[in-house]
Amino acid sequence: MPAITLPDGSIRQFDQAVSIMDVANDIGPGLARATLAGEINGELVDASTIINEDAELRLITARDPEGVEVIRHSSAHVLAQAVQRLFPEAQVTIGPVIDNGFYYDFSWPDGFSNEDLDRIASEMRRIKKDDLPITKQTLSRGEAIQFFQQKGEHYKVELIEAIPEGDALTLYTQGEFTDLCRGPHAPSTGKLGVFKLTKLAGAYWRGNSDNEMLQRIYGTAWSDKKELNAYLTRLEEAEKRDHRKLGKQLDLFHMQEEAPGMVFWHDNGWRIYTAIQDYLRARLRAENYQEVNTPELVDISLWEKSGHAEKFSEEMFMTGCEGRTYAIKPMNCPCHVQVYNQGLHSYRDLPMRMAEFGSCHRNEPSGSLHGLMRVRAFVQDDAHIFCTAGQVQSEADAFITLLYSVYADFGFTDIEVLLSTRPEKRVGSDEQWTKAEQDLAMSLDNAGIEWKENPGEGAFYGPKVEFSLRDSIGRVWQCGTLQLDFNTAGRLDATYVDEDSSRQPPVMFHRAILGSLERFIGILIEHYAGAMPAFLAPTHAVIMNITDKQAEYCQKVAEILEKQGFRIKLDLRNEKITYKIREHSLNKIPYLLVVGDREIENQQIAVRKRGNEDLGSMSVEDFAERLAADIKAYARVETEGQ
RNA sequence: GCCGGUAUAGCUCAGCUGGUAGAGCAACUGAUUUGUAAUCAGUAGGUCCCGGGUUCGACUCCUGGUGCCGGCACCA
Repeated sequence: MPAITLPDGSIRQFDQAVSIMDVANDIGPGLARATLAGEINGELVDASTIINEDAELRLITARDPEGVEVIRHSSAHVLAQAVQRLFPEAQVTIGPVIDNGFYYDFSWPDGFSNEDLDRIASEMRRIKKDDLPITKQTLSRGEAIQFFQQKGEHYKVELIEAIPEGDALTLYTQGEFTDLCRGPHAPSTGKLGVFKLTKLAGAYWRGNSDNEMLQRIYGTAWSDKKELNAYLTRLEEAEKRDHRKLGKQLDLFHMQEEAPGMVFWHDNGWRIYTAIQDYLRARLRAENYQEVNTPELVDISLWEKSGHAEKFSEEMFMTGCEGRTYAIKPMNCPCHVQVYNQGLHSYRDLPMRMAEFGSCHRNEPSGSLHGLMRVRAFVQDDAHIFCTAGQVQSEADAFITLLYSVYADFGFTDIEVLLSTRPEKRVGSDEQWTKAEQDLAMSLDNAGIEWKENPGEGAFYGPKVEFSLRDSIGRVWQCGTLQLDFNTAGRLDATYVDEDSSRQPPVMFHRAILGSLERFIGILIEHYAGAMPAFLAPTHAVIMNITDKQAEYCQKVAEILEKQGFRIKLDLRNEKITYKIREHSLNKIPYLLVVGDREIENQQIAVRKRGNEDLGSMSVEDFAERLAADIKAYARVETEGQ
């Protein structure tokens, strides 16, 4: 006699056990048709689930986010079914839901072509049209292994064998196709919503590059066509913000075949680059960092001593001269320790914060290169903090505060934070690790940051916090980092004299706010779609005349503004003002200054702000004041105002 | 590095089944002196990514590279 409470508070009484679908039918056939799954007492389950005691029930339709997930999950199964109809030899592996869609990995040595993709999509539509019921059955582990063995699905067998003994497993069947799956799924293949197969890719079995490469098919799925189209439009819009595209359009930088993964910065891009450095220098000085600069080529022996040669020799660029082997510096820490090691340090000198815009080269795998986001030559806004164990907490606190303040100035508030903890292979005692992990966690909590643990992914020398930002299409890139290291200092003979005059190795923080300038600028470009805030804009304003008559006055205005340090360009071409406005608007210049006879008469300039905003005419002094305020406001004003 | 795709003028792209390339924008020249998102006309511009092969003939087909793009793996 279950009494079922619905989200609106109403209660439905039944005199016998009922399925979720029965309840939906009881409310109305329209709702029953729309029902994809249900949530009983907070747990997402199939619509066929039987309720035999009092429960809270929420019916899930395509309007609910969970419903869309169910659609995506079932779409993955239909994809697998279609593939096996067309390629009976192909073996299924896994097919999870991801952001905006799903994928399925197949073992199919011949690989799929784009034409195959079209055929598969047609077959999927046929399966959807046939509206095959999706049914669930529960098997023991042994039965499930036997089942898939008979079908010759070796990957499924391997998956099940990895599941602990004794667990019951659920299988979902639609027509001739059965897949191992936790569910829930839609009641039938007709309730799939709309999908589109988007791309083909390779993916290693179980994510391990020693294993076979499988064929992955990606798809996107939505409740209806409108949602799908909206998604595709969003994607198109996002792709317009691609920093590689904008880098070319705005003449910021280029790359070429002779230097893969390395950037040729053009004047415009380098202005952004140096503006960031200027800004960051000021912030670091205020935080009592010293700035150093260290050699790009360092004898291999130092890297052997630090342990990097052993772990990363493949990724280090090497060169030699007069019989000696040098590594092109892949990182700055050993060099900073060399600076630290000059002279003797007292505990009174600590913490010592040593920063460098450190130029690094790493021979990253060719397939990992990606515009500015993953390069082989880059500059880290690196710093190492040498401190005592007692200073760890306060240094971590201070860094996190600084990082968030800097990110806010650049307009970033959506930051993903991971705390990577002790890996299997590590140095240092467990007590040290526990303390270090707790200190970092506490600093994150102190700052009120939402973070997730990333177990086992810390560096071998200590735990680390990773601060990541997203690019325009949602890919996550690590930028900032805070790493605790109780190994390297000792390994490279760094010490300080403690209160009791004993020599102690300092604790070392490795930390970067932006990560690499290159990557950070890539993210910035995409974040602003190239319309950089005034403090970063390569050009603050373009002054343009309407006819030749105003050329001289324009030059005078430019001179006045440039003397105040503003980045000004002149456009005195014999072109219509509309032509010039269009061109400089497309170049995303923050301010366009127009001078005609009227302005000369009043000794003013006509000011047009980026985004088609007419600020009217004003004196050059008033404009300079306004621009200066805009630059000082960093990004905060622009982002908060949006 | 692995799987798949791709490379044509400065840029964005077209070029069917093999017959040595075309548009728009940009550039240059001339006309136009113009009031807030494209003035008109003309001119010039190509190692069709690189190497090898098939063919009477290759941008096109085959093959070996390289870069780039999408994933995967990697990321001190």
